[in-house]
Amino acid sequence: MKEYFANIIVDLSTDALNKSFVYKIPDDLISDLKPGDKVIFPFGKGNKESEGFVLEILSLEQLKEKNFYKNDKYFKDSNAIDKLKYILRIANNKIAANEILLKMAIFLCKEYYCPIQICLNTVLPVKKIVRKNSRQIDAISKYKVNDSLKLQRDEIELNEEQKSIVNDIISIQNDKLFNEHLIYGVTGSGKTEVYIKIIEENLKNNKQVIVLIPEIALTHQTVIRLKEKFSENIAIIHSRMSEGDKYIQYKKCESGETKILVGPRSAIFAPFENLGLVVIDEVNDSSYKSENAPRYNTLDVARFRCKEQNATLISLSATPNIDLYYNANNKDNIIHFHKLSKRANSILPLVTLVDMKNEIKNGNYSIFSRLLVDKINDRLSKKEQIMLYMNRRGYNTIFTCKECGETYKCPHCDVALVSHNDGKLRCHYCGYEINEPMLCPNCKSDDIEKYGIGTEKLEELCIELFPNARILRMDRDTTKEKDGHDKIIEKFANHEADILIGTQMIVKGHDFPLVTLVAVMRADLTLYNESYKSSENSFSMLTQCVGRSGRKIEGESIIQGYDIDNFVMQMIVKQDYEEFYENEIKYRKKLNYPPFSNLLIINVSSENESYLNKICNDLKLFLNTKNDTNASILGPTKANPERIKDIYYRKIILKCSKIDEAKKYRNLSYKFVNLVDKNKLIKITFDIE
DNA sequence: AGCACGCCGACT
DNA sequence: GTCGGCGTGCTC
Repeated sequence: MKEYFANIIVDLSTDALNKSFVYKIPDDLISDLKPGDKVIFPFGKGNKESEGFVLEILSLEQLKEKNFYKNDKYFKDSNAIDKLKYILRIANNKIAANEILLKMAIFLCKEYYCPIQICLNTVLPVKKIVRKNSRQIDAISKYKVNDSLKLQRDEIELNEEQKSIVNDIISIQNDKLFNEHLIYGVTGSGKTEVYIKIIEENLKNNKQVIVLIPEIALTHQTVIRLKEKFSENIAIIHSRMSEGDKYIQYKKCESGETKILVGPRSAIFAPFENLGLVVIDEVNDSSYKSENAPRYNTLDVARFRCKEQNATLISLSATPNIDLYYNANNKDNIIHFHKLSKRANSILPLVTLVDMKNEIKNGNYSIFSRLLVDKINDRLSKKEQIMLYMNRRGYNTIFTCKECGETYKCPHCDVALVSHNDGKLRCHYCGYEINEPMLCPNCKSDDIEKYGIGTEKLEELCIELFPNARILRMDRDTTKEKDGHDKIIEKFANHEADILIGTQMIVKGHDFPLVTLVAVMRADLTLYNESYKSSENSFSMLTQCVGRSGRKIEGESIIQGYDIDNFVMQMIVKQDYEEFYENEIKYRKKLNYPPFSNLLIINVSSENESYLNKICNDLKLFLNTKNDTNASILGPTKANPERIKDIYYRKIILKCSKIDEAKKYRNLSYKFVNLVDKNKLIKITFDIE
């Protein structure tokens, strides 16, 4: 019988094992074994039974053609092949990667320069096979469809704009293999109805569908909408589910029983053999970018997968990423561009900017402008609902001693401590807390100035100003308990409160029909950070806030700030993404930022600040000597904040004209730092944009 | 990750 | 002369 060999990745994440190992396949396994399978084999001196993934299965001839066979010193020994060990068995309690998942793992590995073990584990968000428990119920069954709402929605017909987009996409889908679309539509323009129609079309052709959403918090409303249309034919997977629940959902997808999977970014790794469509809702949302290795971008992974499986890719947003919008409009229909310009059920809310400097000039030192107070009272009297968005949680956000000028900072992080209702000062990065001191810890003065308003103080002020209003607050502090998030949302949705105060988490996608006034208390706090994408991010953030108002009845928004002449603010008033885009793209072009260049962002960190500075400077000098493509090298600069949990962060940024250049400098940087940093005190990660 | 090998100090 | 510390390096 002909001998076969398996190239195996050991499932242990250490630098030293970031390579493959060759094993012999016993005769009785040859017919069953396939690439992606998890196997058990003797490993190391003690022949310890270890687990790993089969990368490829090779005949003797194929093995001898491999680069590793030619280069690895193990195979220099003429008896090497005889000395290979045998695989013991296939791991039968672990989930194997199928062909497409294996391809995606290899894509992640190459594209994001990440060890293959980690990539293999990333494409298998569900790993263990869990014994079927009779008491276990399908996680999807807790999402209850309201029949009268379903009937109401069934009766609504798509408008002409929606219909024409649906028809366009379906016709392109019919005569092309891989095809990609961007649907740009103002908030409330009925993007969901459009993709539901296209999903319906895919199900008719017996194709499977992945619907990606930014946050677990949005699962509920998305699943309900899909369930109204497609009854039980849906699965969900997200990180807060138990292993057993995840396994049930995974199995439903794998067997083909379910055709639609809804989930956050990891749902792009659904085990669908017959994928027809991937939908990425709110594509500009930052949660689609992974912050751990592999630091992948979901849109890029989805594009790779759809090309491999000849599927359709649809991204949707009211504020698309600038580079995506540019590519969809300038690269000859590689990405088909569609626009929804009309709000389906109502008109866009009116937006008013309020200059808080002007309020101070007129003797109003409150965080509420006079206009906002009037508007809130008006809405309260009409029994409508109000949302107040504040970017910071806590009570007072800054403590300064008037005597010595000391600001209370976290001893472990480069950020100010924030006071809370319970008399504690807390660090919002590491959780450090102390009792609020009566005297300055530096000079013992009692003349301490407290300022900076967070959601807790805002709530207190709100109670004083509107004593008859029922007020809810939603931030990380009020949603700690399990389902805390859902409880507050449900209360507000049931009109058990008039005013909802909260941080980011109140604005993402929620649909409250009775909200007719949304206020951004301090829009300028959202505005500036050091990234070239800061305008894009704040424009999209503010658009989402404004879009919460007037979902059914006419609504309005008030945006308060100290810097209302800023271009982003002006465009928010006009609610004109396209004009914002035109301005932003000019700025990107002028300063050679993406989409006109490829940025390599090198993140370097260490506990030892002076050593970190030295390594960063050395790395920059090294890159200067290797810079044969005239890339501009910026930095090293301090990250913001520059220290978290006693670890210091620095960045070096390279502007490259080609993506391959960026990858080349990335690989060189990695090797350089690994060589120089013998004691492993440095951590280095990369992003390519 | 484990395990063995190996080169130095404290002990029977 | 030997037991054991954990630094270094390898595992098909």
